[in-house]
Amino acid sequence: MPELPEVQTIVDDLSKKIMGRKIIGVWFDAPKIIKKPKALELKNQIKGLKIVKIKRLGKNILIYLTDDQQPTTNDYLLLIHQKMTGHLLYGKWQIANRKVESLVKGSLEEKVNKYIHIIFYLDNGWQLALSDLRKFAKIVFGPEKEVISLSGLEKLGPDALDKNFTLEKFKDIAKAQKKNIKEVLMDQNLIAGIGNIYSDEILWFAKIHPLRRANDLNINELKNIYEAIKTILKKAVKLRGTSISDFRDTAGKSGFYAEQRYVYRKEGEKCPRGNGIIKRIKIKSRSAHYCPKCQIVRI
DNA sequence: ACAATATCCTGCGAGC
DNA sequence: TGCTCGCAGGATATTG
Repeated sequence: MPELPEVQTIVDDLSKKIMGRKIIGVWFDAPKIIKKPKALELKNQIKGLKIVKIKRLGKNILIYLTDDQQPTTNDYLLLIHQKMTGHLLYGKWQIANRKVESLVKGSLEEKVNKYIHIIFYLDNGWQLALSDLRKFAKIVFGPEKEVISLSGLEKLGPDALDKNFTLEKFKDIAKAQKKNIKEVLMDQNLIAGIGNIYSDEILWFAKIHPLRRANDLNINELKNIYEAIKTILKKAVKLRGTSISDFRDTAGKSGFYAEQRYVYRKEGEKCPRGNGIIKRIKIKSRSAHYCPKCQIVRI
């Protein structure tokens, strides 16, 4: 499940690989992934547009496009959210007997090919593909403002690695929430970019129990969490993300954070600080991992 | 107003 | 061994 570091890895890759390229065609076999407009309309409307900017907002990938022929029109925006199992891949494929076959030997695991559902054909002969086992991924395309309002981007909280997300801002957010800190960290409309993996890692690093109520945390604890957010996320970006589930970069390669992770999916293993045994509990129907010795509940 | 629950989808692990 | 069944999981919609 791609979170901020994984999405950042994709955006960095794409910036190097597809910036300035024109989209010359689209293939798809799972129209439901395209939420707006209809898949066929997107196919017609996006053809000929040039990629001019690529950025990340929370877990969303934003690809800005312009029409060289009509420079007066507003910018277009292609929003991609990978959700659980979405992969954005840069490569070359062909469709044969309704199957997607890779044309670049050894570049990708064969098994990824059968989950490719959308391909954007670029003017340099390469392709940008979206593969998604569970088909939860989301694509929205249109004039920039339309896409922003349609996809609820303006409702997002501050991006976890944005400079505007200050300690003061984090304190304000936490103090206004009576739900537990794990849920607060994962709520995209409060803070954007953190999901299940990194919320566990952050709270372990800050020595805070995931079930602590956000508005019960004292200034010092909030400061520790805030610093853990920045530290952990920056480290994970540097390591190109976590591939413990199935994240891959645009070349199909794994990230390296998983080897250095502290608690996520380590139930029963020894805490890296050497005291407790990592425990797994359910919080809002998803698994939370923590060390009962380092992360004590205090009420 | 807010919180709990259902929804989407498919591979995988548990259980028999 | 081979089959069925139920579950995970991010964000959104729907229900309580």
